Amino acid sequence: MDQVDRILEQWNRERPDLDVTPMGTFGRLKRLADQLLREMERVYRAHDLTQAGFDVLATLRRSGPPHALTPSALISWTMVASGTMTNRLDRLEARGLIERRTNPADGRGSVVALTDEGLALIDRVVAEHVANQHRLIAGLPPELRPQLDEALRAWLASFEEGAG
Amino acid sequence: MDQVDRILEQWNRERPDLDVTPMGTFGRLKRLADQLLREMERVYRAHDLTQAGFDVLATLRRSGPPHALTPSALISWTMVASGTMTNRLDRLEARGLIERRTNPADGRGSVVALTDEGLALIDRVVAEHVANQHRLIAGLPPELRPQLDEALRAWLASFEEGAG
DNA sequence: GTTAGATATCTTGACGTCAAGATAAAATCT
DNA sequence: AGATTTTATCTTGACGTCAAGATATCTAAC
Repeated sequence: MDQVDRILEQWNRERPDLDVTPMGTFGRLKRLADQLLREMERVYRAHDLTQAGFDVLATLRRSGPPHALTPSALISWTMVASGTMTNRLDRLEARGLIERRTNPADGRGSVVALTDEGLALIDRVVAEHVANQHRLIAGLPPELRPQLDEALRAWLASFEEGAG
Repeated sequence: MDQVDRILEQWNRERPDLDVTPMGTFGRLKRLADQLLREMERVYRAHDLTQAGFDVLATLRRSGPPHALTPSALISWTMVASGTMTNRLDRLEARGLIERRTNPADGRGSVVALTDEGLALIDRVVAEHVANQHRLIAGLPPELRPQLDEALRAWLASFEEGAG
């Protein structure tokens, strides 16, 4: 009997005409995602970063040398709107963590690259981030992890098909 | 091999010193939650509501007659900051969906109540919302649902204990 | 009853997000 | 080549969110 169960109880009392069974799954998924996000933000903030900035730096970092991608590629990996990416890049550029270079292959676009400072920062933060994720996943009993992964993968696939 | 698998592959190549196994779980959880939220927003928007407004109206509705709660109670159910709730209430009040009454039991606070219009609206939207959730959960094979619920419940509990 | 601390809510300021529209350059079609 | 369409990115405007601080009121201890 957790908070989500109490919510379902209320709906069953007030709107017995509705079958709110799925709401339990949605509610826990959202609350859990919120909690995890909030916990992960702590690490970002300890390095003066936000989730938004971390996402961009991490995407550039894991793309490998020369740690440079077009804004379009970043948009595609991070699944945000173009205006959102422009805003993220503006802030990171102002802090000297990335730089925008002209794209020799396409005059419309640019290429975003980690600076030395950006690379050093993200390498440090990612290590802490991963350690933090290990800490957080400790709350999920190991025997439940494969079944969670299986379900998440299957459900997510139903969207990536549809949208892909 | 989905998008999250590709991300893990990149990390393993670029930072083989890190064990990024948990990142798959986190990544899929976040992406799935984002997708579901985005799908649910469609229903809210069809009624000129946002997730934020829906949350408040739904919380009042399921609390049962007289459909009135203090801002503190709303904050507790929805888990947002006090300033966020003030903002939400301002907008809903401006639209005539809720009203703020003085709290006879506590001069510091107020009581937020659904108006007739707010009650009629949320009753309509919730029915559509629940139908939409049934549609969305169809992407998750029925035999995986119990194991997803079990894992979510266990993991979430590890936070509600800690924070509670 | 006064004072000191706890609470309930609002205000402020800085970010982050998106949708829709603007701009410039590439690609494609005649 | 010239016209048309598509694409890449940025701009704008409206929201939503939080943390930190301000106010007013309640509660508890004297």
